[in-house]
Amino acid sequence: MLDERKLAVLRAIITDYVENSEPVGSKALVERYHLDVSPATIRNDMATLEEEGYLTQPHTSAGRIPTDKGYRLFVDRLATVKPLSPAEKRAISTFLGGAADLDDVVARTVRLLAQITQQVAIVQYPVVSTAVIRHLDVVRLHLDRALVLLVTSTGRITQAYVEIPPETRDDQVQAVAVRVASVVRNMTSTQAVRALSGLAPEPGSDAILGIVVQAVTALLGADPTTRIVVGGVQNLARFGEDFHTAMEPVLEALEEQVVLLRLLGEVRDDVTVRIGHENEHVGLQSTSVVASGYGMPDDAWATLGVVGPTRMNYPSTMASVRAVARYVGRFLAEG
Amino acid sequence: MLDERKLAVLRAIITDYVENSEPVGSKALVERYHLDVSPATIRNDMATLEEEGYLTQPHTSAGRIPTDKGYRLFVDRLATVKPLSPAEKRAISTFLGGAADLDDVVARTVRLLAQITQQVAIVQYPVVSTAVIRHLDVVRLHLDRALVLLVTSTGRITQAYVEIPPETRDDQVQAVAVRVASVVRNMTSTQAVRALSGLAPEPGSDAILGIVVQAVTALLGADPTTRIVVGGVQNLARFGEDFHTAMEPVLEALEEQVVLLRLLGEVRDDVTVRIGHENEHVGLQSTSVVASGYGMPDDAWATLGVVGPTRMNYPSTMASVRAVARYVGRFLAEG
DNA sequence: CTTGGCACTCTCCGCAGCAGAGTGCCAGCC
DNA sequence: GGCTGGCACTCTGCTGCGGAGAGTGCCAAG
Repeated sequence: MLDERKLAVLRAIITDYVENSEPVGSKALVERYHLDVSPATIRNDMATLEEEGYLTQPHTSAGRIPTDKGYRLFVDRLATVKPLSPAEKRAISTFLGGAADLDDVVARTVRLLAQITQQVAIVQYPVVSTAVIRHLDVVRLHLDRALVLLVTSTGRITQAYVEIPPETRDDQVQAVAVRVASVVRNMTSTQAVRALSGLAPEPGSDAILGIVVQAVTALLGADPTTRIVVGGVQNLARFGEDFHTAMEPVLEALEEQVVLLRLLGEVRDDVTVRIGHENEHVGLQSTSVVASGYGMPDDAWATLGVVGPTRMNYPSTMASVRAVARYVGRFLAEG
Repeated sequence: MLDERKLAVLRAIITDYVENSEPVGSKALVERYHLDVSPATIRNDMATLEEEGYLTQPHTSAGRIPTDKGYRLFVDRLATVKPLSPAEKRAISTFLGGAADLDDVVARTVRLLAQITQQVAIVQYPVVSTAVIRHLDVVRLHLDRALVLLVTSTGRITQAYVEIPPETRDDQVQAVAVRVASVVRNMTSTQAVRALSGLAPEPGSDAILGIVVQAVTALLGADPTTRIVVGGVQNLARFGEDFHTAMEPVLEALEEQVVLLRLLGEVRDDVTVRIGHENEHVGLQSTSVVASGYGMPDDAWATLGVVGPTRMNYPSTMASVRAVARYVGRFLAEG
């Protein structure tokens, strides 16, 4: 069905359409991409490609534009990876170079990704499954209110506020903190949850112990992947007139952490592309998502990516996303 | 110059324009706002108002639209405050009701504000100047890396990562933590900074003590107002066709914390309105900002507000911003 | 299977004409 | 002096039209 030339035609059409955002016709195609056949031949090929669902026409006797299916084929089989220029590589290193802590790394990564892809960047905080608990403390804020603090070996801090009986003495609170801390120290979260479940309540500090244990368990169990940072939203405004109508649902989707989480959820380690209607969320069905895992599996692991129009430069976007993912991963491994 | 009727005309024009986003002419005006004079009279008034700079015409022989100066006069002298409906008040209470901690309060406030004003909401984290330090800890993460943790009585956590000499013993780290903690506990940040400056380095733990003191001082000195949360960006897409062109710079401005900080910086306790070109930032000169302080002066204090088109419903927006500011303030005072 | 030719279709653009909305101005009126 | 009705004028927006241009589909021939 699809011989070499037809694929070449599809590739050329996509390349051209991405560049000029205009339907592309047979004549322009042979001129610009020295295909050594006549426009008529190309027309036949285009007709076939349209029959198969890879192309479509905005109206009769206009040029063709790719469908989501067309982009899919392009990404799967036709795209040649465009390596990053040395300048881009340098930019990435420089950008990440001075990062101070995890927050800073993530913040810089978002900016970087948005800037080099000129699209909307989303970066998930790394989940560190092998991280161990380094510190646990209970800070009394008021008579009846305390803060439970948990610090992992990666420097990630989680906290929970708990209510305590006002009559509790400070040293009781302290004792419980020390007790629980000694149990969970240097454990991974799974180990810690198990250890805590076996912690027998002591007479005297019953209530607080229970409260703290419960809070810590909740903290450990809470999905630590809930934080996702978005950046470069202004790039949405550049996506061309036609895109403006589809803009509101996209902005809406980008504000919903839940949507973003699901979006990044199924991404494996390599670069994943989801094109138009392949996205579950209806608001994002006029966009494509290019994402990649980063970090080290079973260690600091998370996902990052960009959201852009389906008419995007896939090779270059994919290259950028992959590169950033790798650099950030390496950076995390070192720090 | 501007007698009663002229002001009434201005008010009517603004009301109408806000509602219909179309230039409004003399005839429509007398019909819709039972002004008991003829269109010709209104025309004369409009001419005067235009001369004075309160109105302008998109082109000859179209209706008039208000200028920034017109809106300014409207806001200062003509707007009657629209009280919130009971339903809205209920919505506010309910929305804030279940908030767990400070992060949650801020997150909910942003959503709430964006939803009831249908505009872009920005909320600054409250600065608690009378908060005292409840807890300080140094957690060793790796051989050469530690985390300095600071918790205030409001439950706010700040942290800094520091490098420490690898040969440092754990008990040295601990000793320094205890030492510094005992110095700063229950002090406000200003007091603490002063106390720390007088802390004499001890032989033996010299290096770490210095490092920790420096980190803590930096934490205390760091402007804690640097966090601003933005929400409801999708509402930008609803602002009408004409706004689309001005959208990119607005989105850009909204991502710059620095810009937002400056924007909210000069806001006092009451509702402040900045219209169009009154905004310093060029990207925001096609928008108006309605902001208000919230919380209690000299206690938990910050600013919140919304960004929308200059053609916005000022009375209702101002009422909403004021109401949300008050409710959140009250909520913070209780919790 | 490819190609040149040809008829056909559809969009886009400029133009003209017309209706409608709105204005500015003027002369008259209270 | 301020208000009003009347009137001429201007500008936009819509509609219809015709032509140019781009592009297609199909067909018959190589």
